[in-house]
Amino acid sequence: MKKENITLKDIAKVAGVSTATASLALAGDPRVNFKTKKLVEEVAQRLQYVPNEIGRSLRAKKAETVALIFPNTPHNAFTHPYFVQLLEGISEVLVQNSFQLLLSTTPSEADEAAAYDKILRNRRADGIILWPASIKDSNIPKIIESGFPVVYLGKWHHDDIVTIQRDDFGGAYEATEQLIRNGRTRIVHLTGPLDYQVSIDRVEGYKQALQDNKILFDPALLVEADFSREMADAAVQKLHEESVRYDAIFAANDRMAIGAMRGLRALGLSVPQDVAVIGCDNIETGELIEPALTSIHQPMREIGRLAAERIVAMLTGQDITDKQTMVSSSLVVRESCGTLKN
Amino acid sequence: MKKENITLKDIAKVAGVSTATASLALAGDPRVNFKTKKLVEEVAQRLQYVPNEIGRSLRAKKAETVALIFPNTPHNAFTHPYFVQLLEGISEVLVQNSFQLLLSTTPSEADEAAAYDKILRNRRADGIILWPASIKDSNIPKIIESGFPVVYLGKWHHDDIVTIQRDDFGGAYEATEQLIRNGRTRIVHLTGPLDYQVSIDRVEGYKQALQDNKILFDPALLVEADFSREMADAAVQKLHEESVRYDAIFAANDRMAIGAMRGLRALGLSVPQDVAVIGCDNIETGELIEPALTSIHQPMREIGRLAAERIVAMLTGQDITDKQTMVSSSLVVRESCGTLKN
DNA sequence: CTGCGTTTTTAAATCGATTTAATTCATAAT
DNA sequence: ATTATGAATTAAATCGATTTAAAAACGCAG
Repeated sequence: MKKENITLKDIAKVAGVSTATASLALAGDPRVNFKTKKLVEEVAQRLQYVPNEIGRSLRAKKAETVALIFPNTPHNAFTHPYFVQLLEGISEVLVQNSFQLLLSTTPSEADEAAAYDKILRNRRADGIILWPASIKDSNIPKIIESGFPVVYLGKWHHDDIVTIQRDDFGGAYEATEQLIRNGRTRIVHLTGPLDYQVSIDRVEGYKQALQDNKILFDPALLVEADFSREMADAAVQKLHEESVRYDAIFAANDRMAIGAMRGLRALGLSVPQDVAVIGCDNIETGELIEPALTSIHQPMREIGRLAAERIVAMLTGQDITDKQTMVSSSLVVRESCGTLKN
Repeated sequence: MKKENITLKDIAKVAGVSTATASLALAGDPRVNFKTKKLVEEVAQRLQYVPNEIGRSLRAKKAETVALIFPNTPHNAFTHPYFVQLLEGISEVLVQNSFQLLLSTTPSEADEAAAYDKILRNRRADGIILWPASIKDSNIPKIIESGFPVVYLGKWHHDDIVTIQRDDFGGAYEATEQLIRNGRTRIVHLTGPLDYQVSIDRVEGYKQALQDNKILFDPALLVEADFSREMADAAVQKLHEESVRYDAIFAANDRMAIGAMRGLRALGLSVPQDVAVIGCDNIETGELIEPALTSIHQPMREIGRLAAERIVAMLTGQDITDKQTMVSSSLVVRESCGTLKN
């Protein structure tokens, strides 16, 4: 039932020319006679010829494919609320440029290194879009510094690496300041794991905002969690048991913000009256819960688009003038942060 | 900076054998002498040889790759809440079996046909996992009946096609019956676009449940929407303007259920007292809103896993005994449907 | 030392396209 | 009629691996 595929050879034979001519004709090379070109095109059309990309790739030494590497760690899964948006942005641009998208994860942390190495060398992809993992993960620097075309979606310490970064520092600063502006002074920062750059940057932004507003940083208010709702809930419980006093929470993602809000409710505290809350990511759920969650919006789709544009540019030999791109986030103010409506 | 890749030729030269021997040695062919084998392996190890998959694919006529085709229609985007879970299930199994995952979307509806055709013929993927689109979409039957290895994630009318299906009929039946059991008799079914099989099946399930409970089907209670929150909200508004009386809503997805709940609230109606609501998909948000949403849980991760297992089996020449697989959904009862706590 | 059967090794073909360098062909100039 | 010139075509190499069929090397008996 499965019909054999039509190859260039078939086209050449039917058109009565050599494969060389057929190839050149289809490529629109000016050397081939107009009539011959038309003939070959007609035959190709009629036989529904589709070039075998594998053959083409082998010869051209490129696969017209970009791999999205998303390190598979407990904190970094596809379930990340905005992973899908990133994917959409990337996909959109790649499709426009006739690149394919290979999705790469690793079976387990153990063979992570080998798996990445393979991607880099087996030539299935010409370039890589790389999502950050823990700063302790030694595979990340290995990939970035391999010389393979990479767009890194985070901060990197060499400015010859092409990166797309969010302004995590600025976002955290803005969120913290918003809480301060609303009269809060004892602001808990519920951070993600501190071996993630994003967490570190947000802590910095938080601290800077405190300092600029002459509020002393209290280490008791810096609580490390794991991005999960459950742990945020538990953290609020723990703060209560330790009788820590606070009037606001800035959580490093919306899941934790939501978890914290549930914890607060369980303690009989109301949001935003007793405790104001701000999250990060601006996931859809935040808009639908009560009170609606104030959050830092991350333009993930835009980041995906930019990353794809950059890698395509690199692979098509264009010059990248500004290798580092910073996209700014914005605060979406809703009820949970206690801002008065004007 | 970018070092040239090590090829089999390099290994052969360093080991002082022919490429044939090198290849055979690495493949563990018993014809090659044990000492030679060890030598070649040592050299490959030392030079960090990784076979070029493109070359291998060309010769083997297979790419060790599966494409996930997700038709890009307004109702069918990556943003589909459980797309990510599907992806996780697929990815997990493919990685285990050393298959790569190619993500395919189409630039626009216009060149959809050409794009699919290309995937089928350019040999970048050996098999396809296909997500349903509108029943009017002529590309779907084209792909399914091409003879190319396909696992279709829906119902198909020939039983020689490998499918993984959800029990949409059963799910709708169960949801409707739950509402009836809770004393509701005028149940609105907020359906998705009726050119989708899933919508048709759910309408059937809904009708059957009504009939089995001796409730007459009222066409005025069947409202077609587009899966969006906004349109569900508007639909509730419209029902009100038309003075349609009802005491329950069964929505074809959670987004619409949530939109409907917002619409009801705007009209001053309370859920579940005035109107009981059940959705489909069991998205995370449903658990977090108030009242918490009763919903039909879809085991998307499981579906992804099964689909990947099937396609891998097909591509590795295994026999598929049961070509059609039905996974059952389950009702997750929360507050919105008005079930009394026991 | 020859001949025969085994083990090992390797030359060469293959997969499907692209591209270079060489060749053929037609036309115009001498 | 011959040659130079340019246009059009094609043979052959190439990309990197696998695999078949043939050759080489080896061991051992006669």
